Amino acid sequence: MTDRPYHHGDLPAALLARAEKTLRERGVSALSLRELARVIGVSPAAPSRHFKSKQALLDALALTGFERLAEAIAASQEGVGEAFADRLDAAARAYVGFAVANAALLDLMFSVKHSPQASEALGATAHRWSDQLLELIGDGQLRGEVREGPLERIALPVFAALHGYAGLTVSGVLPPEAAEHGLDDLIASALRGCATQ
Amino acid sequence: MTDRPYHHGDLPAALLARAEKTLRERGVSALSLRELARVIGVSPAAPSRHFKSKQALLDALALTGFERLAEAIAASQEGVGEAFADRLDAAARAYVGFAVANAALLDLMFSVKHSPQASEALGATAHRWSDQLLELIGDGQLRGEVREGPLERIALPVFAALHGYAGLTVSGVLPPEAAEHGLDDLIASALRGCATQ
DNA sequence: CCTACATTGTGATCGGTGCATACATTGGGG
DNA sequence: CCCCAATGTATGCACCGATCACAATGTAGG
Repeated sequence: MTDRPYHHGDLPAALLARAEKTLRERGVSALSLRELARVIGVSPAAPSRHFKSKQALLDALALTGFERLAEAIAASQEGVGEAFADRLDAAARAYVGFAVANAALLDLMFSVKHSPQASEALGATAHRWSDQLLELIGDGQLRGEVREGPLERIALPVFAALHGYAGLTVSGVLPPEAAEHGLDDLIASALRGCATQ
Repeated sequence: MTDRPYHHGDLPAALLARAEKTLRERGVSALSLRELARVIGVSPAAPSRHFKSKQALLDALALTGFERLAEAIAASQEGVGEAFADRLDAAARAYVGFAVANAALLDLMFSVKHSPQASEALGATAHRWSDQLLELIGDGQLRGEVREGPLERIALPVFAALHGYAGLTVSGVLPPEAAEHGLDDLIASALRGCATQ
């Protein structure tokens, strides 16, 4: 009937790509393995060969999210000044920008319900990226622009503020007028929060 | 067969109570209208008389969450000193405490997908509570312990940090050792962020 | 009192979903 | 070259949310 070959070629990648698309367009609740299979043109049971469960698919999706986020933050540091304020500013805008552009995905990435093993892989990738922030703080300390103290303890409040702001923006809690100065104020506040003295 | 009366008496309340229980114990994904009806001892279609859709039930649940959160924060201000630092400290711990104790509910409260009309009611209740934070900041300004400026613009970074820390804690991103000083550091950082000059 | 009516709960049904199992096809390594 | 592991198929199960017509109940007006 169909000229489609029996083997798809790269079903896992097709699943992830398609899933990311519908996730972006219609949210996680509208994501269905069956529909995915239908759209790709494969039997309803085929996806289970590559993702043991729907949650496994979501976990994999979250993983790609962390990777892309890490890339976005790394890219934000290209061609920006060495001053801590500039670097933090760039990273913050990269993070919030990613969050706004991938709202549903971000939800998934920081969702509570990951399978234990997936949490492990997620944790590793998440570290690969949070290390960027730690390094940024560390540089700031070396330049004498950031207060002394354990890296993680200085970075946590900064990261929490970023993460919270992203979450608030995405969930539409912030009134539109807040968007104007919101991020500027946040970055300024974070800078004061970890300034030396 | 059953001696249960035809009319339940207060099905909406029973639904909300039961839903909150399973939400807490097994997460939002395990919440099913049919199971709710089954457990309460009512027909599968009965809930639809009171909640037009599952999302409507979730919206109502989120609303009760905002109310309880407002109460928790208000209660935290009882019998605490007048110093801004003390008041903010109490409110912050109340917020994070609520978040940890009601992780899934908090997710729901700040979820993206609320029906437009529900968003309206949610927004109103959310304001009733964010006003508490604004008032707290305002008092701090009057006491000369908080920098000058528009209330909302000063409060936003503080609230973002709180919200982000709560989210990180709940989603298990924070390593256990971070929980020890994490909140203390966060509050201290927020205080520096909005301190006068 | 009693009757019309609105409210609330029932039962059945429909399309959809995730998952498991048994089977078919394929392609690459012994 | 052939066998086997990997991949996709077909089918079935249990469950879900939503909707409909219908039954039971409370209530307000005569």
